[in-house]
Amino acid sequence: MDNQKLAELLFPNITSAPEDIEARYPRRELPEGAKVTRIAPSPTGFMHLGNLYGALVDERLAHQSGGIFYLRIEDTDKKREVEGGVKMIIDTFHSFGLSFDEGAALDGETGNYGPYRQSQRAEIYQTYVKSLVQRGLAYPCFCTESELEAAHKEQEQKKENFGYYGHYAVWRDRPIEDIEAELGKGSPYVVRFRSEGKIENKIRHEDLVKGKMEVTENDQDIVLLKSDGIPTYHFAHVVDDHLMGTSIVVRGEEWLATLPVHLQLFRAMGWKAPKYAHTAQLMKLDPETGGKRKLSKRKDPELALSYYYKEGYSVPAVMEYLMTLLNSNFEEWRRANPDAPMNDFPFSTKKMSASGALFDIDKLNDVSKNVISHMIAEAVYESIAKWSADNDPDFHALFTRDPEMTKGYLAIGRGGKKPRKDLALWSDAKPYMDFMFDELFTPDYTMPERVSSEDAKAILTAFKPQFDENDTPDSFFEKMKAIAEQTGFASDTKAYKEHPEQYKGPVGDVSMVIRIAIAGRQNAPDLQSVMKLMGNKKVQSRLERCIAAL
RNA sequence: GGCCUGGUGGUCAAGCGGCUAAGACACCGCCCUUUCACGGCGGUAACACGGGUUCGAUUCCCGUCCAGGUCACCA
Repeated sequence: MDNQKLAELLFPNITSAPEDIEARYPRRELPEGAKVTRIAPSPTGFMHLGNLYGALVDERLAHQSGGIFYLRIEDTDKKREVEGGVKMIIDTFHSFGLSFDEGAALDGETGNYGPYRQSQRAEIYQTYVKSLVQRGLAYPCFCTESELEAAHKEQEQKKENFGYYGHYAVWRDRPIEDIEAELGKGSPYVVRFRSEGKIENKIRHEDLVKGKMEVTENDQDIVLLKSDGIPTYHFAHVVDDHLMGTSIVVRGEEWLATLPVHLQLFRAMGWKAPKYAHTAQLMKLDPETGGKRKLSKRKDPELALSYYYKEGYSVPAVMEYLMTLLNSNFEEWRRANPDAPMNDFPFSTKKMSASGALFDIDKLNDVSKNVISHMIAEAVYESIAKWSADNDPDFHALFTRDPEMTKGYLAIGRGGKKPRKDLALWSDAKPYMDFMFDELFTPDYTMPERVSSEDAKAILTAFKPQFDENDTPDSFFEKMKAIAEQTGFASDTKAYKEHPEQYKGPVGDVSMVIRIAIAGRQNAPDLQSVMKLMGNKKVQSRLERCIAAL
């Protein structure tokens, strides 16, 4: 009928045709099997764990196959956009070690499939919508918010499905005169898709994560173009991922419900739909109810990516943890390949859970301890220095005052087959080594039960002149045994266990007294190593201080 | 309410017609050990429920229940 006329009426300024646009987006020349993936966040100023979770899937899929991983900005909702949002997105992914091959960048963008900001693609979307109008597959709708609300209420009352369909689609078949009249008045309008779908029909779909499934056809005349001429997510997704050659769309399972709309749109446009991987929602255990629930922005600080840096989690720890959530066989692989880079792991969507992923901070901490235990002291030093500079300036000053000493301390028990695992967070460094700094040294001179003050004093006084920076842990312990003999303790722990009544205690009590004097507490890494780092002068003064306090 | 997805120990999870139903975290115990950390050994603990199909169901089908998602001019 007058589709042609209607199209001109709605889009007088659009002179390009779909073919012109297609010509600007040639097919990608990529090796066989290479995947093209993308992340498409909105610049709302809030980056959450789910963003990173999905991005890791995208990145692995692309780079593991020699494909392309790009960044597109979904800035179609001006109300939610914040200033600096794009920079924040780019900075955040960069800080987690994820790099884009093309897409939006700090200054403009890179790649031949742009623009990569949806707000700059209005003409493209409108060209396609215009052609849809010409084909009778789209039409303007002048319904006001309150009219739509009224329809919703009516549907609620009659227990009908919600939405714009059937006789509720009041502008679907209006005569062109009505449309011209509204246009003449300057009434705002949206452009809707004319759906031919029926809810009785099912569509088969094979999802990369969920596997085979059946969904119901969409019968809603969904909005293609909002009244400001900017497309909705649904339409932008279809147009962009077609033009930009995305081969796999990774997104949260909350999108599953609108999948029929997307499939329908791809078909109407005559395009091949990409493959989809709908990832399970990130959940957590609610400490109040004990049940599972979605991570919430308001209640759960750990949802925000900024949380991890502030708390002192290392980047590789967070990434490794996400990978353990993502692929059930990752942990097994990691145990077999403790030192291999994470990216050597053969990631597969087949191993992704369809049932959900529960965020477990204990598990994260465990992964983190393992990751840090495999790092060399130098790297740990650098990381803590950087973190503390931003988050704990006072500690940073002490930590970096004598780098050799600090690194020496971090090196204790590091590097062997059974490395110490004391640190899960960079912020653990302070309680782990605070006693090394006089400024933070707040000793608790409570002695073990078996050791009296007199004994403690005798042990310390005996040890004081014998201390030698150059002792080894073994030769130091020989001295402990000798002192044990002198003071009535057993130099041999087995002997003590056999005849506890003959001794005041085992040799361990003797070295514990020294440890308490030096570290001001009952646990610390290897004592002789610690004392060697402190140096004779400091050791002597600590011994004196403790003797005086007893 | 409609539509969709999921339901294996406290948690993450292998297994997908026949097994004493892996493994990891957490927890408990023991061992190692001059403390701690590490490491070693062991332990508690699970197939949501009810019907089918089958010689046999955790695995397949149906129903129930439970959980989550979604039904915007937000993504």
